[in-house]
Amino acid sequence: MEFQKRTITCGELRPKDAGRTVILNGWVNARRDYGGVIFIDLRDRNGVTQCVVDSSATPLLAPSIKDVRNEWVVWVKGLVRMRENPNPNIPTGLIEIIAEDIGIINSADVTPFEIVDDLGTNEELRLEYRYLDLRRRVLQKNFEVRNTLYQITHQFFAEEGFTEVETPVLTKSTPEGARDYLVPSRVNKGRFYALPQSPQLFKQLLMVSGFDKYMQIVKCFRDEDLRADRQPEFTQIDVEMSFVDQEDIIALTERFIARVWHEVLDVKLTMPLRRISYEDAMNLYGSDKPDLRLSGEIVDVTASSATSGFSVFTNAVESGGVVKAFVASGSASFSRKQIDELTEHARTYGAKGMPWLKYSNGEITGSFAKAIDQSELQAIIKNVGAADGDLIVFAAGEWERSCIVLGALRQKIAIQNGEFERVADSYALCWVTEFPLLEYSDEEKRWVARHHPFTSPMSADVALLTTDPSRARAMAYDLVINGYEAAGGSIRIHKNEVQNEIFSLLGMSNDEAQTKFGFLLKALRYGAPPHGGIAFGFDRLVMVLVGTDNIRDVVAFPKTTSGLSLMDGCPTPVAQSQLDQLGIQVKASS
RNA sequence: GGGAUCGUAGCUCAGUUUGGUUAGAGCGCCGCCCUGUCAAGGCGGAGGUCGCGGGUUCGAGCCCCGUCGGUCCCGCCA
Repeated sequence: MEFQKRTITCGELRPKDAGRTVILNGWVNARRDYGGVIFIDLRDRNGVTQCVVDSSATPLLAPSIKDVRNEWVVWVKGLVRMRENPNPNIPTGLIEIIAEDIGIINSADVTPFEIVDDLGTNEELRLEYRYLDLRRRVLQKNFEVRNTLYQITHQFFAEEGFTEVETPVLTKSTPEGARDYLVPSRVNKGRFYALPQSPQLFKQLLMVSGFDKYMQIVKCFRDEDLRADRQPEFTQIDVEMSFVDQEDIIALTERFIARVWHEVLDVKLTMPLRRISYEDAMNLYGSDKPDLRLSGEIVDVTASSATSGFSVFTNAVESGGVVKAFVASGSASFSRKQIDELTEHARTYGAKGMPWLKYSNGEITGSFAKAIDQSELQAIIKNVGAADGDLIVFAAGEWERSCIVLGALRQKIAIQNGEFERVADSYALCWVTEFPLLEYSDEEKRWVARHHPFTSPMSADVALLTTDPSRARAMAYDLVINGYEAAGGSIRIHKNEVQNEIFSLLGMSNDEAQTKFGFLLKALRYGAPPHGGIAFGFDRLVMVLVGTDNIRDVVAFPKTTSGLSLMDGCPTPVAQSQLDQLGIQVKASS
């Protein structure tokens, strides 16, 4: 029997519709069979409507749907009427459809897991049957938010006078930055395209072209190891403007984010956002993307530790390092086991150990309490600003490493204290600015760009490039939301000479720079305007907006942490003939 | 590249500490009963290469080695 097209969806009917005859199309969400009466809950993405088969009214209908089970696709034609027993839990709960006719559109095998919101099933199975996983309301809601964000983004940037321009997906491989995904060229054997890590150079070239205000919602690809918030392909809102400085980009971003939060969450954010320098962020929170929802700041006790009598501290100070502490307010009640977990956590971040003290009932105990005098312990407690009932954890050694260790501990302590549950529906946004322009790579034995090699140094620090490059700061800024790097950008170098100077600082010869980035250097000689921009991590924005900590909840068809797609099984081997066409020979794996 | 953790019925898990009869439970599934439920209920039933391979042993879900896969993290992610 041909299916009867729906006249309304499964989420719309209300008491005012009583008396109407309607047709619904949808999936069987539940079947409750009482023999004489059968309830079928019919579901589509809009909601669930209860349909009733009453054998006294329609004696032939029940046998015709005898085999119908969950997830079968059916159409139901019938009269809308008020329910005898309303269900206050669903929007359509006051009405039901008394079925006059039902047709089976398609049967369904028993699904490998139930289509319910609070699913306990492991992700392996969910990813294999991703199309079933995506039937679940909790996931569908995420994609509705994602869609809303697409619309707001296009609207906002259009209103601000931006032009969306598409940039190539088959691009030139560049050595700086992340590993590239490569695409072999058939016509030019032995040569490769790279999928873009971002459209960085293209958007700069568009500025040279005079596009002035460019934006694009665009896929980017980075062949690096994955995390809970990282997929090999991800989406950015890519933005670039000419004749602007950092303040213009920050102001634009704040207008955009305020609008998104207002329209998606009905939350009014206070602008302008707090700004924290990279150095302060590291010193206070031990992270360049601090979660400002969490309590507590790191304190520096290097000066007072020099004479503490505790060799771990004094040695650190003598070798030019620092001693830092984090006071976990009210956490003196932590068990030995919890402290061991913290120590283990510190070790994974490169700490050799984790000195700690407890200040409880006027007494000071801890890992090195017996190693030094009581008076010195008292002095330490005073220096870190601890109160009775607090746990104090320490890190001593190289500055950045010590900061990172305590930042990690701050976060771990918050987890152990259940603090994340308390801050679940709140938002803490800030800018992190004044990043170092360069950092020294021990692996490559040279300076590498911390952001990317096209980032302009702060004008005050240009002189440092020749004297002390490590101290030169970049005109770069990251938007941090709840501990996620939600956006990052910079003012770019628009002068050929400066760009050449940076390349040479990065250990690149003139020839090398020409080979790799000659097209950019050439473009900068044809009247490049001052320009800068920002790129938002679209997936991460959606994550924060829907309140998930897993990027796979906001990407329709994600990869696993090893980069596999469990549904279609890619990546897969390819036919020898395909390889032959490309002139590629695959090495036997060792 | 490294660390942690998980893999037992369609699903979620127990059983592994201390190797020993026929590997259990809940949900789901199948059958029957039932006219007001909404995760319906009652009765009955089927369903397992304990991820895979090898080893130790009289005997392995359990011990050992390897391997595959999931998750989280460090490194990495300009």
